[in-house]
Amino acid sequence: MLRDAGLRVTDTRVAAIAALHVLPHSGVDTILDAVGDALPATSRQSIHNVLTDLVAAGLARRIEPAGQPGLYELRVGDNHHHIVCQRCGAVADVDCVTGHAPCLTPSQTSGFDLAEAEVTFWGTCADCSAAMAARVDAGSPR
Amino acid sequence: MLRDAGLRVTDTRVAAIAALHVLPHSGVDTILDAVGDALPATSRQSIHNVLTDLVAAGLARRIEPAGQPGLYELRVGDNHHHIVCQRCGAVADVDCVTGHAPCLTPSQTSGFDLAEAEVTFWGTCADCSAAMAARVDAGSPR
DNA sequence: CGCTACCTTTTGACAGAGTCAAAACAAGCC
DNA sequence: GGCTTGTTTTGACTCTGTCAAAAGGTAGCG
Repeated sequence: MLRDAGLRVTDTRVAAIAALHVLPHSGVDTILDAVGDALPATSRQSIHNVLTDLVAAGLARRIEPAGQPGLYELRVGDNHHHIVCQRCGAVADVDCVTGHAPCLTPSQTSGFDLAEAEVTFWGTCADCSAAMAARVDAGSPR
Repeated sequence: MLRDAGLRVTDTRVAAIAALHVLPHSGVDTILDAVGDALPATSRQSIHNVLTDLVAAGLARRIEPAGQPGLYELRVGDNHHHIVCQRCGAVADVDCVTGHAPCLTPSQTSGFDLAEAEVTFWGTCADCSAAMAARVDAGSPR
């Protein structure tokens, strides 16, 4: 898979891909922790390098919800979208209705040459909804 | 306008709003420069405070396209979207087709309580398209 | 008009995330 | 096995934004 993309097969890259497979929508630090279990000498910079290379090779995708560090995922090429929890930052995938980019066309483009539409849904995840409901039940709302 | 929102009317705030009116989709530094023309003693932190207050009061909105610092605009309440140039970062408004949030509904919510859909279009602005075309014409593509 | 209370602005230190560059190292080819 | 070139490490640095406390100004009241 790495070889097909013209990248050398190294421990760091294999470990990073494995980590991303188990933990999609992870940031650099999360991947670093996961990779560190097997390769404790790995530096944060290496993770940055690996992830940047994967994105450049089209093997990974980087998303950057407002107010959060960059997150990476291996699911590429299907132009899907994301729903992000406004409270805890949890991210889940949302399938694209049309399946190909751009899945949406703006009413006017202001002279822009359109490439892609990125949709981010914002809401509250199940855990946070439950936590908020519990607080209201306990008598200390807001 | 500030008074209506329960905020005190100060030079800094008036100048910041005026700057935002002339330069929509501006970041903190751009506003600071503009405000600095009339009020040279203004600090970057003050601009942060003012803009944060405006957003909290519902007078401004903050957007944060991936890879760019936060940008602010006065156009609020109509749930419109943005198209961003992938090359130079220029931002233009795009009217929302439905006019109210969420303008889109995901096919599945993964247990999330949906609040809003944010759409960002990515493309190339007219200036950058022209610049790229000119470079191709000159014989040095990419 | 002047005083007081509270909201704003300033100042300065700090944290998070990411970039840049050069040296040390290892994968893949001959 | 040795060489070439791509990777990883190390460490300094930039950019953006946050936190906290002191100084300053606005607005309401007498």
